[in-house]
Amino acid sequence: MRREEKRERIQDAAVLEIARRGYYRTTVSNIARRAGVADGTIYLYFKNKEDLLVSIFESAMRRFTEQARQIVEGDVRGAEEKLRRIVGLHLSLLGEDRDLAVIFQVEFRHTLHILERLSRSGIREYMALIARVVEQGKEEGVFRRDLDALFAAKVVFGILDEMATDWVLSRKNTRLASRADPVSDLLLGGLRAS
Amino acid sequence: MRREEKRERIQDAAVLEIARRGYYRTTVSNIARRAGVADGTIYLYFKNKEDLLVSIFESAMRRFTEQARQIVEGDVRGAEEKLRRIVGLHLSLLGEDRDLAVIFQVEFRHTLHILERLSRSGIREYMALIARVVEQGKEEGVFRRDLDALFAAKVVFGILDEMATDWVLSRKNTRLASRADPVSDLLLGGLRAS
DNA sequence: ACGGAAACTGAATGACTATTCATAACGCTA
DNA sequence: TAGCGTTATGAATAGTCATTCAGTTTCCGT
Repeated sequence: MRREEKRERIQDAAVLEIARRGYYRTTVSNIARRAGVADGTIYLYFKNKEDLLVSIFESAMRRFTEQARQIVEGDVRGAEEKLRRIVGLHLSLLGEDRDLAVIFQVEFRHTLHILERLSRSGIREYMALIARVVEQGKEEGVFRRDLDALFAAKVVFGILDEMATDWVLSRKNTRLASRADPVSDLLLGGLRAS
Repeated sequence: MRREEKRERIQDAAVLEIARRGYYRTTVSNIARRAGVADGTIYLYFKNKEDLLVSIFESAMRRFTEQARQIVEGDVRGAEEKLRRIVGLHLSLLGEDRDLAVIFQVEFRHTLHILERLSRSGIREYMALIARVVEQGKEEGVFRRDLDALFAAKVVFGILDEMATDWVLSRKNTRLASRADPVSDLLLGGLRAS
């Protein structure tokens, strides 16, 4: 309804401003102006500035996790294909919205304090989803049995994260999603010549 | 000399304070007090606060790169062993100094602006060193020929980076370096069962 | 022991901004 | 359309801190 809409307008404005100036250089007034509301209005929708940042993370993370869950629990073929889909999803979602990507890859990592808050909420769940795919792969016999699933999930995440950061920093016009296949191939096959 | 020593004292104090409070919550006074100098003295050694942060990065990165270069250019066996050594080095250096690790994994990523400044300086060189090992591996025939060396280097870096961040966030008393072998194994062999 | 240069000090300055709140506008119901 | 809760406004508040610089101390060559 109306209320939820305005909340989103403010979040969208914040994404835009923060992606351009960075969190600390973005004032609440900047965000308010961009959203077309008064400074005080922000505080009717969010407890404070940090809360607004965290809410952006949570909204985005919800979309991420929802779609990842569909892949994991959906009736797609085997674990290898599922993993490929997740890699594709991750890179597509970030690649489609550079501003959001900037916030994810840079602005969310401001402080140990914020990072801890975030990692306790959304990321853990996302990580667990990836780990389930790895687990499934082990059971199917397509992945190595000696893998620790959560460890492998962190590796997957780490690669995706670096690809995203690298893309955000390179001003070139490449599509982030185009790295999905190379990433999956390397991840599945490793560096060694066969 | 005297001058260089005091400069380092200030840097060390900054690492300590920033790791605990975060960059924006650390005041120049905090750093000065910890270093045992007056606020104004900081400005005799660094242009400003951001410059101090960047100088910490550069000093640390120089140590990193120097040691990595020794591995790459040294007379160690093949590419696979070199890669293992680099993985071990990266995780050891960060694992030995949690404060520095916090700064590397979190505080350096404040703004696109700072991150860009950093990635243009030290990281590119480090990345290139890893890429050289991959290239060497391809020539030796132990790594897949279809690899793009720089791409592979980014993947390696991404995994190491995630391991470090994860370790910084987990308050547990594990040793970061203990993940070196699992990382190398996964990196070299991939997820697939053979 | 002297004098000038170099290094250091820390209080004062000048900005900047998150958050609050008294006041105003809105929108719905009867 | 009068009345009343809800929502919005934006100027004022209350801090916070990086940075400067006039004055002091230390150092060192003679």
